[in-house]
Amino acid sequence: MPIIEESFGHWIARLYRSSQTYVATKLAPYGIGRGQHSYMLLLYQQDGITQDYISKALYTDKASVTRALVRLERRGYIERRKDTNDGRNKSVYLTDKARNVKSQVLSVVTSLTYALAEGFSDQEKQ
Amino acid sequence: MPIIEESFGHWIARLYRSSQTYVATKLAPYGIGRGQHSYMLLLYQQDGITQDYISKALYTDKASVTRALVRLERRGYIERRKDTNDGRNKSVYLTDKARNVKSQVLSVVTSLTYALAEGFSDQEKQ
DNA sequence: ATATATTAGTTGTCTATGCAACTATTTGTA
DNA sequence: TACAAATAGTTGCATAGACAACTAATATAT
Repeated sequence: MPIIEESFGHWIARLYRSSQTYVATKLAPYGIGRGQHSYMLLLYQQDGITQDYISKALYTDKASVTRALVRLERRGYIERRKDTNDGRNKSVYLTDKARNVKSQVLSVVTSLTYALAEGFSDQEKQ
Repeated sequence: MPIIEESFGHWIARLYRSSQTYVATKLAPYGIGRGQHSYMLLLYQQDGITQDYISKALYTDKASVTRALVRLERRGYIERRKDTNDGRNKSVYLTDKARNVKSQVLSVVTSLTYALAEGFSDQEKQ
């Protein structure tokens, strides 16, 4: 009977949207959009990677990658430089400004993961 | 070390985006957008509910509800009628066109739920 | 009974993201 | 070597969704 409740896709969508709202609120003071924290995360882990690498690592369309990085660059969190050995590539580097907010960004992700994990245990029991 | 992989939010985002793509592809032939199938689902379950009810049931902003329903209405899948007893409400009714594609829409949701459930067992083991 | 508050819906503006078409660069082949 | 194919990135266009400000209608309180 309750078709919606049994739709896994619906739960995913709800979790996704509420996560986005959560991240947006927490990162707003830094001028980091909700869609950009994944890029920061990946770069904290591995600096100097190409956009194409990022696109594959995050399973995100390369057009979206370009746009997210342009925003981060405008906000001063990253720099993008065309590779000298292969002019097709642009490598992405964190700035000091990004390194200075590392612990704050990570704490948002950690708290979100924690909150989601809790919610999940509950649902899983249903 | 692999910060990204441990971010639950990142997994939710990936699942959400791939689900959206899946649903979009499957429902494209019917002219039903990926964001609209939840509304169909809810209405198959309960016809004649108000937009406000839908907004709360789907945990979705009422502005988004309006827009999704306008699209479904333009495609001929629903009708919206102002309530006679309370002029603030608009109740939403499925059309025959919607009832005719019920099994197809439900099968998309079922197959998605199935696919996601599979993926989840895998991940959960990590 | 009228003024105020609440509620339902709409519209404006913004971010995020996908696909397709395009450019620039490099690689591979005839 | 020159031309074709592949690769990386950008831009155009579309959908989806959030928040805030607004309108219209009903309910509440004075």
